Amino acid sequence: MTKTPPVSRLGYAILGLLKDRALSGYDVRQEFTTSPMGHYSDSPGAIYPALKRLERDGFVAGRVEGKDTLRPRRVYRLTSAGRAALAAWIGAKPVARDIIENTSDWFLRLAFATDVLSRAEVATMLEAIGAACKSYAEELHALTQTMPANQPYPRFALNHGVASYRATAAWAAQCLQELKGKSR
Amino acid sequence: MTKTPPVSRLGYAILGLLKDRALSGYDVRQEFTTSPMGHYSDSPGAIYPALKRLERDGFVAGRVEGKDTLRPRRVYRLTSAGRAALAAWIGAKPVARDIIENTSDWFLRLAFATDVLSRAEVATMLEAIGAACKSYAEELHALTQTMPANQPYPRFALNHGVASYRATAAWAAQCLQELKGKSR
DNA sequence: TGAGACATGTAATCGGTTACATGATTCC
DNA sequence: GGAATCATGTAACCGATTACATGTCTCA
Repeated sequence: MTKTPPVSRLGYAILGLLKDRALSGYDVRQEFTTSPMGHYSDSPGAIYPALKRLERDGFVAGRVEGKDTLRPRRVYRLTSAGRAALAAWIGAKPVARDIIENTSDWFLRLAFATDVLSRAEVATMLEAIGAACKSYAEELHALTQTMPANQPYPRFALNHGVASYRATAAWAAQCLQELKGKSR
Repeated sequence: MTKTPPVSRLGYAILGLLKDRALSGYDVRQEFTTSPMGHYSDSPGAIYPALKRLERDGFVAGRVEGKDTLRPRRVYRLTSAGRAALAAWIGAKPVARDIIENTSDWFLRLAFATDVLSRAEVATMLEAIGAACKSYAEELHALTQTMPANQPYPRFALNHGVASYRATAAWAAQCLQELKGKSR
């Protein structure tokens, strides 16, 4: 099997946006500036090169729309290879370590999971995220206990980690509940 | 006034570690790999060049300890310029936009605030973080209401943002309370 | 007619990742 | 003697930031 070229985080975000509609570089840029989904670069210096790389590697295909008009747009759509790469990324096995280290990636995966993952697979992902965050939160919490009481600020900072991971665990549980409520 | 050379996020993290002790590149690396404070690069390829830049720009000074021994260590300490740059960064005005876009920077600032910011300044920072996160959480929450009910996953992802910012706001409030409890 | 949105790019630079490279010390 | 840890770096690559550059269309 030929190894597929690497795709950056921004690359996957773009592939995800292209999942169910064709977009120009400008559109992608708009999407990133206006939508709250993980603030990615809103600069053309990041997006246009990223699209070029994706095209070079065969994940997207660009086509000029309105060649005859004075304002042509280069519109990109996913190729089958792109769709496969995106699906493989979205469906990656949720490993605790990776969830903690690249948390935001997993929300991006979830956001793009529609029509890519089965409900059961999404549930598995949510369970893994919840478990990883819960256990890591307790790990951090244990650390706070060993910190000197006379210097509260570092402990505050660490406490934020605890609160944050706990909140994510609670969120995952709530999503799971909603998911199960719909299953019927 | 001469403009000070720019310092990267990793640069500030290193300056913060050097705030009250001298460390070698190896020590810094250890600190990043073992401590949970914002997982920075654990690779020598990031840390040694970063230290070199900081030294080149006059923020830290390296001195070889144990020149005579077979295992000398290059130990770095803050210069006064480095201390000033760190203090300026830690004491930056908390602007809502920046808090939302670079949230983790503010926890790093807080972690290093001991002996740099007054209690009042820390309180101001915490209040700003709380307010920014609370208002942004509600902004995101409003967006979730406009999302199609038949595609829950993107909404789940957005909901995580809501939960996360709310948790941070609650954390800030709790820190403030603890801070005030101590003030007497 | 001027502002602002539409639309696409390039160039310089910088910093982080990955992998490579070296050698001493300590402990089993 | 070998593995793990101590300790310091370099080189190639890649991708993001910043700033620059260009021109059109629309609407007030």
